[in-house]
Amino acid sequence: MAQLGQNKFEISSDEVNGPLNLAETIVSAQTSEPEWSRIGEYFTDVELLNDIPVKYTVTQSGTVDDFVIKVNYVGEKQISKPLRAHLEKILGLQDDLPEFYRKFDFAEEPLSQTFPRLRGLRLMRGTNPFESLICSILSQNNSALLWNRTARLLMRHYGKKVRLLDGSDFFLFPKPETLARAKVREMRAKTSMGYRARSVLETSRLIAKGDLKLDELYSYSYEESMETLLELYGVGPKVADCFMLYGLARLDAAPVDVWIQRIVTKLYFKNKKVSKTQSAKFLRDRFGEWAGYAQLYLFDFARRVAPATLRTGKDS
DNA sequence: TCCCAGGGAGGAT
DNA sequence: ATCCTCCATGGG
Repeated sequence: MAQLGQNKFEISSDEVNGPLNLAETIVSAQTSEPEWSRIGEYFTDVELLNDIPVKYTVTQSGTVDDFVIKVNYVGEKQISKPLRAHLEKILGLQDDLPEFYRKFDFAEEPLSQTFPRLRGLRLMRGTNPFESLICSILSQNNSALLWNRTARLLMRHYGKKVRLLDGSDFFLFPKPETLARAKVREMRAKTSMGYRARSVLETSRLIAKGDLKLDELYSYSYEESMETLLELYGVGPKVADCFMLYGLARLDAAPVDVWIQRIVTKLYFKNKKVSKTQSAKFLRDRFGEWAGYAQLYLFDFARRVAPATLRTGKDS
């Protein structure tokens, strides 16, 4: 079923810094932006490249160590270069995973037990800081299923509708200025985001007014960035760390949610009670520039591999 | 029905 | 500083 403007290219394992598990990377429900749509082993998303909305589908064949990423996209041929660069960036294909494994793959390091099952899992980055921040806010006290749905509804009701080259429509994530004009009651009704509407609106208004420039946070230290983000209504330590990690690609940020709290308590503190603040500091101190990756592996392991032994009340 | 979801604000200890 | 309660909404 050849379509107008359908093109393709490949990324092979010798262009990637170490192993890749594409499906695990995309499906791991990382907070940042709505999850890509999935059909079998094919993952689809839309991204603005050179101001043109491009719909692309990626799939991995081969093994986690010897593979080819096949990329199909609907767009002009010349877009393949920026699209390749885009994928390389958001999938973290140049992150030095072999170095990560070398540093922490020894018996006394509990993190190492996550490596066999999660080998090739990479840390996805967001593409739009504002979108990442809003999605991080939506994720608070919420399930991945629900905040993803809410984000999609935000796009549908407040985002600009664009026509893709294959004739289908897509709604971009709304701009701060658009959300800044919305009303709490109306936004709640349309998106089911509940009490988080106030946080979304206040943050959007601050950014729309120019009182908060997300791009400037790139040049801040971790502490400065954290301090600035905590001033936002609805943004606490976990949301701030999520945004810094996924939205700003600060790999030294390690958000501590209930799952990280459970598994860190179990693996590193012999189930002794520690606060989330202590856990966050522990992860940053122990893993340094790899704290974000350590968090990712612990989270995915806790939630997807061994959830039953970590649920509240269970002890093993 | 109740409990939980990648928490945080506001208030009381 | 740490602990408590409440906060909308929908899934299991």
